[in-house]
Amino acid sequence: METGLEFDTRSKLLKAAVVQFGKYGFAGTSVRKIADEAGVNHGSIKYHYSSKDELWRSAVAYLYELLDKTVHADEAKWKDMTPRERIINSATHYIRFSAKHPELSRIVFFETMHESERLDWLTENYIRPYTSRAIARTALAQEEGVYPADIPAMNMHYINIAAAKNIFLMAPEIKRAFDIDVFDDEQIDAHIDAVLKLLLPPINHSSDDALAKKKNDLPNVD
Amino acid sequence: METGLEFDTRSKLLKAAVVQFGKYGFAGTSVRKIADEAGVNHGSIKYHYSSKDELWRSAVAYLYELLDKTVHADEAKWKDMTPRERIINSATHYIRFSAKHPELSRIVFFETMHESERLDWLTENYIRPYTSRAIARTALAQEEGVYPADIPAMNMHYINIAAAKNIFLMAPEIKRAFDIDVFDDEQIDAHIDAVLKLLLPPINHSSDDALAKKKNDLPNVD
DNA sequence: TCTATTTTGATACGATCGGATAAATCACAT
DNA sequence: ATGTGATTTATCCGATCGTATCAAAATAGA
Repeated sequence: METGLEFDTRSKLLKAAVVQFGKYGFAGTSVRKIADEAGVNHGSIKYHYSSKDELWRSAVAYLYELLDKTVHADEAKWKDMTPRERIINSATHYIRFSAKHPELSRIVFFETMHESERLDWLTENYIRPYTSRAIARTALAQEEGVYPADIPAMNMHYINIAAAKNIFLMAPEIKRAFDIDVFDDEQIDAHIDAVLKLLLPPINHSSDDALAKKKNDLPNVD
Repeated sequence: METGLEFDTRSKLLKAAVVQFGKYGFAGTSVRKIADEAGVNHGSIKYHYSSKDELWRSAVAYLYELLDKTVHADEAKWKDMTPRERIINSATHYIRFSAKHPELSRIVFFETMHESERLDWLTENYIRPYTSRAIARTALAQEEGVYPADIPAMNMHYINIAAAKNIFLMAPEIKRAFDIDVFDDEQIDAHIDAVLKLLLPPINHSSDDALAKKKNDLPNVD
């Protein structure tokens, strides 16, 4: 898998940091382990990134850039879509990203559990702006009749993103308890299908065929 | 708030462990910090619990017992309920528990992110049996027409629990970004309402009043 | 009140942590 | 080929980690 992070020491460190922070969180990850996984001397971290904190911030920034590019991949086509199609498009992109890079949600989760300067930074630079826009879009979709209107937009939003990514966050548990790999392509597709069916009420003026037809145009993130 | 854990050193340690492990996970929590929060000497942990690992397991067991008691509080009345009422009843109990003791979900999340002996123990003793039963109940509810039937029960289940508890897991983030305390009673009620509206399709043979009426009988966990 | 047992407190240990330092090595222009 | 700045490596430091030890203190039963 090409990620553009295989070349120099700095990139190898960033890649290893994403993996380690995504598995063990900030406190559970040691810079020595990151350096080992990257195959470099641990002193290099101090050189390329001034501290463990800076490396963590760089990993978060890298993942958020990926998320941004992924979710907005079809932005140019949005103007030709109905509101419902836009929701389906971005939800599908979001779920595929959650499957491909569960590290971002995991890193955010680790920090969201308690107060810290990292959570300050995370909230100010990413969570607040991203979530504000997402909730605004949710509210708009409610006005447009895509989502149910009798639910607070904030609850709707947090239910949506939880439904989308939870199964990938808990992948090790599901693998262990039921021997199911939720990262398999069929599983990802099944999950996209399940989320859309559950959270998007059926279109009232036409049959299910309309939704089924749209689904063939769903984006693929690779 | 009475929890029955305020009395002796052992109980104070367990209570502090629940809080600390719930905030910082196993790796992020030091036994010295737990002892400080409990107001006892950190050597006492070795005496009452043989190790940090044992203390963690005790905290998990304590929380799962609480969950079990909470979710099955109305079990005796289940035989007089319709399938839909049973789902509403247990979902409501589950959401109230998630709001009252977010530590359990958080501790499980911390461990679910990576492989470990603690995850082995957790899966074998709690996650697998609990989740198996929950998925079986979900499948049954699908057969009974309470949940949509065209979604795999596993996806349905993980979407359900994610929708129910995610907002409480991310409470610090929501507080920080939007100054909303999701643990307020109104917020909890609003969230229960939102989850039930979103994930339980409307009853086809009657109006919404039937659902609204049932809601007055919803259980309260205190 | 004496004694046996339980519980707590003070301290020490080896390991590992993040970070700092300086020497060694490398890439590359002149 | 040589010098120079960029990068890597090898160590070291103080702090903190989990845990072990053992005496002091508290407690309970006779």
